[in-house]
Amino acid sequence: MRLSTKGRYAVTAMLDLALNGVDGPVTLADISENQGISLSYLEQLFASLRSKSLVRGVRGPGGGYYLGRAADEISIADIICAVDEWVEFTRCNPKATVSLDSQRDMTHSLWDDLSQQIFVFLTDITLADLVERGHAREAARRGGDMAASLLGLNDRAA
Amino acid sequence: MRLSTKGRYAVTAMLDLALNGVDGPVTLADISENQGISLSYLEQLFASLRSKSLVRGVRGPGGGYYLGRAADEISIADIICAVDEWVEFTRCNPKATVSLDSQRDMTHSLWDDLSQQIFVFLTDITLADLVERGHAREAARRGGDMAASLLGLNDRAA
DNA sequence: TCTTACCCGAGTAAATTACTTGGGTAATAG
DNA sequence: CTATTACCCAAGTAATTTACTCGGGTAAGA
Repeated sequence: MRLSTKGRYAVTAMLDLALNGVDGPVTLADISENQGISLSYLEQLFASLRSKSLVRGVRGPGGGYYLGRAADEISIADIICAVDEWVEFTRCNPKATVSLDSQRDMTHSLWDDLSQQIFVFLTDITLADLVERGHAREAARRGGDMAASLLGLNDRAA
Repeated sequence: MRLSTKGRYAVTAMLDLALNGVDGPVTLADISENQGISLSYLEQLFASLRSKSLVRGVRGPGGGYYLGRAADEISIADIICAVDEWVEFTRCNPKATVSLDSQRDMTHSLWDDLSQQIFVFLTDITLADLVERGHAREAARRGGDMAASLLGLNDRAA
């Protein structure tokens, strides 16, 4: 599992589509200006997203991008995987014979376990979850109920 | 939140200390050979870890590194933060007046929420957890009970 | 006092990130 | 029909980060 600014750009851009895609497609130019990233770089990111059919492009004037499927059918892991490709971890020392000091390269398998846990965690969170949570936070701010906002942070763990 | 190979190196190295630190300190030379990373690069990583007192160095022959505190007192987030510094996200477009199209840069705050969730998740997982889980998996393999191994993947979420 | 293995900093190749340039092509508006 | 829009695409490049090399130290044990 890998998580960089590239993944962050992708997730925030997808959030943009989820939020603003209800009334017509969202142009990359808009996102570019909004997020402060270059248009061409966005195009490259969206090429990856499109190849995984996470977004759908509409050409011509009035065109732009839609989400490829419903916001509750797109997980954060989907997005991260599309742009920040998954680096597998099998860089074991070949000279370390498996039977002898296998306690040494056990660290690799423990990392893989952790990596899997993070992946499962991010698979469970969808774009719709984040949007909904944000709305809840907004509502809480308007309603003055700050507790809901704080609890909302990790209510998924429950 | 950021998660790169640098963080992976740090976590696996720390796991090495947790596993092999029971009988004397672990030398960087050992870890270097084990993980296939250069000694000097490890020294740099450990400089970061030491500054956060996550590890404790012992000089001279027979020296090496111990964990800075008990394995169940060191979270994965601690380690990641020490080496992969936390990039804050406040890259908002200054021209976007807060009141007008605040729905646009709302994506930033939604990302911050997600980032926080990941952070909390990684704060909850300690080195001891991973080691214990690994032991459980080992025991399961020896005992032939594969179900425990599979369930062990995300039993934390329960 | 010699070796060990931690400590430290500057310099550098390699990889990745983010961007630029310079083209296209489908679709709509006039 | 044709001009504009905005997606599509590929090659090249500056900037940043990663991972390493080199060349020194310093505390502690044999």
